[in-house]
Amino acid sequence: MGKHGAEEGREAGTAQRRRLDQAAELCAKRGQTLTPLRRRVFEIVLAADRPLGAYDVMEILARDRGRVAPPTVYRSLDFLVSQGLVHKVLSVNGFVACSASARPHDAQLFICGSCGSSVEVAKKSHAGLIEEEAAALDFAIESVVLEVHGRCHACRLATANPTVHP
Amino acid sequence: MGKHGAEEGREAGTAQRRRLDQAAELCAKRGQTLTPLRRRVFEIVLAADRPLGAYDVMEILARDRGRVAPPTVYRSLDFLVSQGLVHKVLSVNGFVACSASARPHDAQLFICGSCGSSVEVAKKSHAGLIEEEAAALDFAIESVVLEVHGRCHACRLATANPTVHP
DNA sequence: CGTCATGGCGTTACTTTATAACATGACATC
DNA sequence: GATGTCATGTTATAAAGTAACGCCATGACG
Ligand SMILES: [Zn+2]
Ligand SMILES: [Zn+2]
Ligand SMILES: [Zn+2]
Ligand SMILES: [Zn+2]
Repeated sequence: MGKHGAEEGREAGTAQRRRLDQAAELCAKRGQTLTPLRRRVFEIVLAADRPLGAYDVMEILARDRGRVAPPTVYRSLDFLVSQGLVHKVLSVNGFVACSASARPHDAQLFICGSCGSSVEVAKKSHAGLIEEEAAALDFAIESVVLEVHGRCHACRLATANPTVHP
Repeated sequence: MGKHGAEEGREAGTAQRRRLDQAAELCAKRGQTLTPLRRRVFEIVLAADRPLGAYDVMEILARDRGRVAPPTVYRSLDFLVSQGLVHKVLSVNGFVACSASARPHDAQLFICGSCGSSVEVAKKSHAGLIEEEAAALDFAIESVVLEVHGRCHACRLATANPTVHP
């Protein structure tokens, strides 16, 4: 993925530290462990303001721990996804922290093609409609990928202002 | 992608030939050309009973034309997608023929994890809901990815039969 | 205590998917 | 016949993801 802006903060704020602790607790409740590596990967994803590619995470990890191989980071990311802490964003081959963090669910994401930011909204209404359609097909739903692409509010405002330099 | 079953029929039936001719006409109307290569690629995708990977298409193409390089097939597939004749299926890295073939649109696909088949349904109702949510975020939608995973009718019936390939 | 199963991680090597960059050919237009 | 364009060929490489094996810490069990 692309270069970084202010996205990958080395030190998490208090809010994020609490998120991490909550996550650890959540995993523990399920008999799973948020190991130091997994915790650090989650921290990295949390600190980003947009979906990060697995190789981005690798690169950031490398600053702490030296070279890390792809399987290491993929395993951690997959774990976090399995715990519902992180969502995989297919349309950008990336991973983004779940903004709800309740329990595992399919995310609905609005992804900006300009700045790359993504916003998760609680999926509600159309879930019902999709289920209806599935029922009509006698199709047993296991998961739903719903990713909306376009331009976010901030980027639309920026476009109106021609004062941005290339 | 996986190995093939009865999916990649060398000779198209009459129905498919008509689809191809319609497609050619459609492209022409837009000042675009369905060249022999593009036509053949479309034919291959049409003949498949499930999404094909670009490299699957390459392999099938190779039977006719000898070795074909990735850019060749990706370009043709991208063209077909741009014409709305084919949909890209992100969640399986594949390409499937549009079953409506009207004009370009975002597809809603039901994809079976057992047999790999995919069914396209006309997206209607929830489009409105997504638009509402987008409006609330002041987000300008450009495209929507909606892929539902699960088990299709046929595979659910076959559940007793362990003869379905994993 | 030993030993055995387990889970998490490291490492190597590899596969699959996709694109950049540049060259060629065909055909239109001036 | 030069110039532009579009589609395709070609080479090389990037980007994303996985298989397979082995190590070590932990904890159960005799
Ligand atoms: Zn979420
Ligand atoms: Zn934006
Ligand atoms: Zn369609
Ligand atoms: Zn099926």
